[in-house]
Amino acid sequence: MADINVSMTSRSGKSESAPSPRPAGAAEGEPMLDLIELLFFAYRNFVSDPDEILQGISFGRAHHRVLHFVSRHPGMRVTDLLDILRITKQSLGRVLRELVEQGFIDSRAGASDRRQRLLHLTPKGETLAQEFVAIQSRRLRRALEESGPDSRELVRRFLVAMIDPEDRGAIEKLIARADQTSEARSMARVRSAG
Amino acid sequence: MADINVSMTSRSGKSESAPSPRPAGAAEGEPMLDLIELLFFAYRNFVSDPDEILQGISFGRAHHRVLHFVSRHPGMRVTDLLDILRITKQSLGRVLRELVEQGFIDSRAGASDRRQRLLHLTPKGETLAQEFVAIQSRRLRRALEESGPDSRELVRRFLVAMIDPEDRGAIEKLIARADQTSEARSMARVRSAG
DNA sequence: CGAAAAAAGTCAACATGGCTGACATAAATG
DNA sequence: CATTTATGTCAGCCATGTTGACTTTTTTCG
Repeated sequence: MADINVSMTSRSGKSESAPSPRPAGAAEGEPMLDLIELLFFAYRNFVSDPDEILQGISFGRAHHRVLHFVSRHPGMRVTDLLDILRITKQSLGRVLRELVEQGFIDSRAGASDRRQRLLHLTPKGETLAQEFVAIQSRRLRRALEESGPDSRELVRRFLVAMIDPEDRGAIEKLIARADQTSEARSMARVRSAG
Repeated sequence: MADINVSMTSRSGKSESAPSPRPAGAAEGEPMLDLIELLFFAYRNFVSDPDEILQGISFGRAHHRVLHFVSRHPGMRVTDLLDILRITKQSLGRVLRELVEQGFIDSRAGASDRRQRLLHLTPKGETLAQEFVAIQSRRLRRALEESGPDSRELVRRFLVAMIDPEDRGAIEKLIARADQTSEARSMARVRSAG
């Protein structure tokens, strides 16, 4: 971001030696201006990592999100995905169709309930999903290393606390369940390989 | 997010008591799956706060971003804004025109360089910008409180470290400069009030 | 001075990914 | 059997990003 030159016409460089570090927005509580902006820039960079990969295969962020959550929850239903992503069936339908057509996802009728379409990644889809996780994990690992040894747990708690309280339970369960199934999968790999 | 019911058809509830907490993605380094997802959900909630306000006045996120940065850098040029937002002149042009037309921003030719349009918020614009800051700051303050006493500095460092190294300098300067000018403004208020 | 560059704006066309509303079909459920 | 659920689809709209081409005004520099 080529050093911005905000011209301070009238308000000339009056460097009055800064008495209080932050004048504060009165009764409202301290304004978190720096964090608001850092979060904006950090998140932009965070999503730009997958964006570069996506460009090469003319997919967009919507495809990334779908691929990611299907990867994490193999066999999930379309409804589950809608619930996580909070978009409409029609919006999801578009990207899901493309992902299926191009062989990243396959969608099979449920065994017990044949109305359901259970979503799984193909090997091709799994490879791509893992690329996304790898590149974003790299950025996160680097950031945590630069933030000190115990930062991971604190950052995790901070992020959870940024989520609406009424959603936290469901989201933490969602993550825990995904971790469980991926563990089950690697156990299966161990069993079949060993 | 009404508790998602990921059906685990084949892979039945084999709760094998989880030996290692995270099986890890081999040579790639530990995958940060939980943080990737938490960041997604946290950021979505974070931007949903202003979204609600924006809906009432039929503006979008693009308007919010413009308003915010003009608020923080009064007198900035259009070019500066383009550089921060990293969008095209045409995209910016649309929302900027609406913001000016509806009396949130005013745009005056520069005194020294009359090609420039220096952007300032009107009182109406400043009120709205402060609403956005207030609501997002509230969420951040709450999250930091829940994360322990020293979390603010650590979170700040983490967010900086999440930004591409080559951009960090410019962004930190940008934030510092904005803090300076807002301080200068509150000094001015003190002088004129006292 | 005059040419080139910079700052801003504009027109037209297009892509992505949200949205609403209206339906259709198959399958499960009571 | 009537209803509900899960999924999908058509058509159209909106917000916000993109490219490319071009204009006007003003500054800068050889």
